[in-house]
Amino acid sequence: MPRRARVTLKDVSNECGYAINTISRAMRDDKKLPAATREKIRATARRMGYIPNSLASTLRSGRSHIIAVIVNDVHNQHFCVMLSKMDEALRQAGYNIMILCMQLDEALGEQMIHTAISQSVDGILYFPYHNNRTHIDYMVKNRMPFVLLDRWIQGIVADCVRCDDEQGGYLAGRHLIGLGHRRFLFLSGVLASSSQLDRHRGFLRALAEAGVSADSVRVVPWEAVSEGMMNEHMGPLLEPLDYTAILSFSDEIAYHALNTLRQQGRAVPEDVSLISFDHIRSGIPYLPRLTSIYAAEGDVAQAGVRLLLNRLKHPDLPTQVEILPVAIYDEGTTAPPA
Amino acid sequence: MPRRARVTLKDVSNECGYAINTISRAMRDDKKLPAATREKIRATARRMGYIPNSLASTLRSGRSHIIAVIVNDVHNQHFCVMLSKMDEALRQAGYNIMILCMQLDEALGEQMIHTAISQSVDGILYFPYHNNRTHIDYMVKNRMPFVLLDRWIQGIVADCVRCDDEQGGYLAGRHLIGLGHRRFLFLSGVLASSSQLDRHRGFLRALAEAGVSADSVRVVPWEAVSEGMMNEHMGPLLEPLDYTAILSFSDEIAYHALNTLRQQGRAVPEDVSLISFDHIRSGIPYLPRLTSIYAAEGDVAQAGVRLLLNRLKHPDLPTQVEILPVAIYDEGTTAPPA
DNA sequence: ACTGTTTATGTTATCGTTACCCCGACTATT
DNA sequence: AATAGTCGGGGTAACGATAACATAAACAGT
Repeated sequence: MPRRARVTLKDVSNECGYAINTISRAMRDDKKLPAATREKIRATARRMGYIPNSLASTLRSGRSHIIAVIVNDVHNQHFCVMLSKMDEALRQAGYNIMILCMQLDEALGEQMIHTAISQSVDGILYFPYHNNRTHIDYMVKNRMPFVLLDRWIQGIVADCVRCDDEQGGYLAGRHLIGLGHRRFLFLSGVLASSSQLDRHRGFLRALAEAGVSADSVRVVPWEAVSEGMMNEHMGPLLEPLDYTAILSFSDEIAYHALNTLRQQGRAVPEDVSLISFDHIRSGIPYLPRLTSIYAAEGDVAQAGVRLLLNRLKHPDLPTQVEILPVAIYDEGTTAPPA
Repeated sequence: MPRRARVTLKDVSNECGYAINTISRAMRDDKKLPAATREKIRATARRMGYIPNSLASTLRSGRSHIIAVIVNDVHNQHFCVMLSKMDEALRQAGYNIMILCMQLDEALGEQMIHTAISQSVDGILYFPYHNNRTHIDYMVKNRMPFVLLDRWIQGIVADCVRCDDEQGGYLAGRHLIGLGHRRFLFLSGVLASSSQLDRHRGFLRALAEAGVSADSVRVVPWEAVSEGMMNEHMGPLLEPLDYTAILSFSDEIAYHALNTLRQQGRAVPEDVSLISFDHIRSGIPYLPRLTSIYAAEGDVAQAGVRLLLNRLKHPDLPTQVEILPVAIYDEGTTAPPA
């Protein structure tokens, strides 16, 4: 058991007689070195248990081959799926992924960007949670390539991949209208986020097309929804019973509502229809599937990686924005009103 | 908008007239510098938007203040809870966390350790998934401090935190025996993992105490369980009906079983009792709670961090092993046999 | 006035790697 | 035979920070 510290290029150099420089090139598989020399050096390095020091490499070359993903909630199925896909896509392109989680705390968001820059990551995949320009400005100021995911930020022109939330809201609206519903309850998501606003707007567009006024939608604000979910106590939110269909911002919210409805003895979809967004598949088959709008997380993740890599290659490209289509998946939680 | 690259100590030095060294010490809040100078320098640095380069710092000082967590499945609720707790505990101690996911792929496991070393992390929190000495040896050979979590590896003497799986199995067994059950079905977890073996052993110990032989337990091997879960097709595994209670290795498996039982028209706990391990709380209230053995993830995570930090401070400490107590939580999925 | 100690800062040498430029020995061309 | 162009590889100086030592000034004590 050797007591020495980590093996370095210098050690390998001493061992096999080539200059450090040459060892380095062999490790990087530089084609200008003859294959025989390369293989000989690599064999020696392997035998000695050499592990390259990424930090030194990054410091010198200016490239870390690491992409940071800044996300606020790893618990969420939606993000887990995306993380997997991103990891896969990035690994294929020769990058490693670094997951930074900001735990719903606004101050920590800037902290995470700070960390990412400090670690010299090559780029950032950013899920904006707060509708906050500061974080974005911080990345711009530090010339850090980044792509916004899932949401856009008002007044910011930046590379962005998201799904067509407005169209999603529209599809949900048209679906319910088509079934004959005329009075709705909308359980809001995070306030002032673009997804929340767009979905709402699209929903109202579908209603307007059918001549149904915006007054027919009772909106439960996010604060109330959030508190209700925390305390498993959504009952009051679902009163009064002046609606026949519920539109929920996300499947997670919808499951809470579903539970409450069950406790109240109201059947879905017989007594009330329920439609939401995400179409998560939890892997737990006990959960009933929900009729909801599918956001194609995998595609969003993949497109995000593609745009970021593209940006890295061509820093002066004009702004890239990609909006992915959505579709409705009917799993039987909606029906014509009683 | 300055076109220049990142601000360095040198830039701050030029700006305010002190030597680079002095700037560095001001940034590290070295008390040997007069408070006035420190504050002046820090103000300038702040104004210039200076962000320290962790890589350079780590390269020179040999300390990264980063702990890697190597885990195989971020989707899993069990790990998500632990990750949160670890992040919190480490952040408090001045460390950052780096999450490395090995995606159930054995080869990638060594790759992840490689990456961690290459990034000069200060230590590793390792969830051994495969019963594989190689990975451990790799860390030892590279003198990387680490703590094993959740499981121990046969023949390895190393710092380790886990819950008392044997006792957990015993509690489950005693509970079912106490209700009057005598014939059991055991849905296995990953084969040859210490948790699987210990739980099984503990269960059999409870049976033996009551004079019930090991033959009364029909064991469904992990391969079959896993395949059944993939295809949502566990029906055949639960036949023939020669048992009155099911012991499941994890809640996740238990939910799959629960779903299958529901489809088969068998009621829990009236027709069959169900008990498992983990006691996950998914945050989705629609899911029924399961009677299961609680592993106190938060405590395991916290103890893991504590042991690792301790090891970093005292490299020559004897091996530390911590086994946390378990308890049974009755949520009503067990009852006396019909 | 001399020495010793403290205070406040500057100098130098790395950490491990890669970028850039260089050189000697061949081979190929004029 | 002289010139130019490969091939195979070496030498040196960074990247941005910190450790370890050095120094200049100020002050105290005898």
